[in-house]
Amino acid sequence: MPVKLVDIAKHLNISVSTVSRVVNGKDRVSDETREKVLKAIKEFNYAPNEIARSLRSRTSKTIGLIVPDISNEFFALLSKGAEAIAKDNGYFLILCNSDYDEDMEKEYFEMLMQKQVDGIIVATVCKDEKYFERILDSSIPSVFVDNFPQIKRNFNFVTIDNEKAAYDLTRHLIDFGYKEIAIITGKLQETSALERLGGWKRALNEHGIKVNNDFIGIGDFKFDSGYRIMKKMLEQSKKPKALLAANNFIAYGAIKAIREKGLRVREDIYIVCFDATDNTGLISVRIPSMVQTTKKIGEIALDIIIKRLNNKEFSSKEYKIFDRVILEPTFVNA
Amino acid sequence: MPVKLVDIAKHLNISVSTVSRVVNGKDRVSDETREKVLKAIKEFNYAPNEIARSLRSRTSKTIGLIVPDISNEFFALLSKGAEAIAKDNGYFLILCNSDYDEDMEKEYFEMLMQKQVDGIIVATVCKDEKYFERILDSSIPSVFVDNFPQIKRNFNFVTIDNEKAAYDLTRHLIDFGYKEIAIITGKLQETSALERLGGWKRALNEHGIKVNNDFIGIGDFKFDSGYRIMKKMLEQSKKPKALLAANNFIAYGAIKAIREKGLRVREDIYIVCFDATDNTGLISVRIPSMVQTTKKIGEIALDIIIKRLNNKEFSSKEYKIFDRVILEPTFVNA
DNA sequence: AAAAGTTGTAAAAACGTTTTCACTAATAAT
DNA sequence: ATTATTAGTGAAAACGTTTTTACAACTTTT
Repeated sequence: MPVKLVDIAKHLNISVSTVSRVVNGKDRVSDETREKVLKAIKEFNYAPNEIARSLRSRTSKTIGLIVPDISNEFFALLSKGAEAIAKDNGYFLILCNSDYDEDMEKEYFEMLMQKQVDGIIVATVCKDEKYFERILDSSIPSVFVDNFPQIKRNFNFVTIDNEKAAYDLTRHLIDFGYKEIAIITGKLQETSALERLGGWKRALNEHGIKVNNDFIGIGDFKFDSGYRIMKKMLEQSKKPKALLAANNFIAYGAIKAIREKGLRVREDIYIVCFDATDNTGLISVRIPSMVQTTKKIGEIALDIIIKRLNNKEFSSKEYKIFDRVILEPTFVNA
Repeated sequence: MPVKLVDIAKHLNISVSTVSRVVNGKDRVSDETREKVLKAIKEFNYAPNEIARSLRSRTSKTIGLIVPDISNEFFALLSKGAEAIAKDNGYFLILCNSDYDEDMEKEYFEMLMQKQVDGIIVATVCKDEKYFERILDSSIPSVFVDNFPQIKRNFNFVTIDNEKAAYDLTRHLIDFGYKEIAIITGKLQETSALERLGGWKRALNEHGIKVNNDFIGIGDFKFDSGYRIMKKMLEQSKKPKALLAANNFIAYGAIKAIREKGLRVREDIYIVCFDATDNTGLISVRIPSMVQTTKKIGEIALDIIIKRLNNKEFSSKEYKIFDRVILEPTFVNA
């Protein structure tokens, strides 16, 4: 039903190629013809069929984004940043929600490949080396965000230095004189979880504090895991006096457990965490936090894809192609 | 580079059509041939090019979703719901963030059409009748969510009964004995904002309370507008004693203004609002709220599209095609 | 004035599928 | 034993573009 090149061509008694050339505006066409065509295009309300274009040009102008949970503000902001840059460059973003499910993530990857996306950004929850190889061996540029594959290979990757950030947060606690410092982190196949654990350990080690395995909780970055694990820790004979929560939800869950036990959050258990941003202005308890410039992560990830697609040098010295971009988190002690 | 039908065909010395038939599994092929082909497909790791499929079949298996702000939890949940149903039905979701910008929204619509999306869900911020006509006259199914076009025509639309919900919230205030009840709502071209204003007005009218124009604030659903307008209201000679905030952000902003003036939220100004969900568990101030089943809205919207695409009857009696789906919000008084 | 280059255009091939059409070979119905 | 059906397959057209190739008509260079 929609009008196509050949309709315009027939109407003007010229060839399809000429109309195409006018539409694309790069090849040479006489002024006279061009004007005729432009007029007809307007008159007929012609708009190119992007599917046909994609087939012919072998580029879909589409980027795939796989995140575990779009309703998590972290990933929502990441998506927002990515989407904005995508749009700026004439690309669309296909949103895929893996729901923290490894198989679903892999399935999405394959489907996106079939869909001929031009690039892919993935916040992986997987640990499958074969799968990572498939991504990296694919013909399209890929960027890992938040978590990265634990394999010995080059890949693009945007996050913060989680190890250092966790180290700094733990130092914060140690400097306050705490020694009984627990950590609740996410599944260790997620590097963000693993590295935060590493930073915590290093801080303890460097300050002569023995690592107590009872103070290590492995959750899943969700509220319930924070609640459940903290509750258990508070029932141990040896209870922590401070906690490094690997993200905001874990912290909130832990707070619930703490309060249920009749303890006070700052006074009895001092909590620090990642990514606690209060956009209600109503949270009274102070939780020092390392917050990531999440939107920026999405922007940079998409920027890297575009640059790789264009094979251009990065204009900015901030980060390099085929490299890891490590952003600085902000320490917020509100 | 990727292997295609013709590669398989050549390798087996059979025709492309036969291979295609095996891939699609609907046409008849001899068991012998089928097995040969399936084996080759596996061996060569063949996966169909969806772009080519789309061109030929004139269906892109893609749905466009335009929202004002994906980082707003409301739209994030809506997207999540839509995405889940899309995936279940073999569709992808293209995410578009209009940033509350009318022109950008329109532009996105046109781009999505060029992209040959099979359907579109839009949380519009526009008031342009021409634009709405364009959407409705397009060949693809569309569903409006959150806001709907103010035109006399049939269209699909999923939300809550905003007028009634606002009425009920206002009643809640009136029942408490409040008479000086202000409202801060969004831009009135957004029907959610307009209808909430309407419900507020009706409640006042029906209870013999005169509508005071100084108690009507038109913001934009963002924190700052709530803050700014409440601040102004509190500097009026006649100050409100209660507030209906048209969404959570407005409420939070208003609370900031209230507290800055040294007033207490419940005692001095009683606030009710829409969509205040506390997933931190840390918000101590109680704000009675009408919360929408946002994820459900996304699911239903996408479901309607799929049903319209399949031209099937709705299996559920819950809602009808070519109709408005009005969901019940939940009154939360936590 | 011949050779070389430029400009503008049309025709056709290509992108990777699906589907229609046509045909053969086998089977079923008369 | 003829005719009608059905099963299985291949060739070719189609989806709507872009791009390559070719060529005619001018311009410029020598």
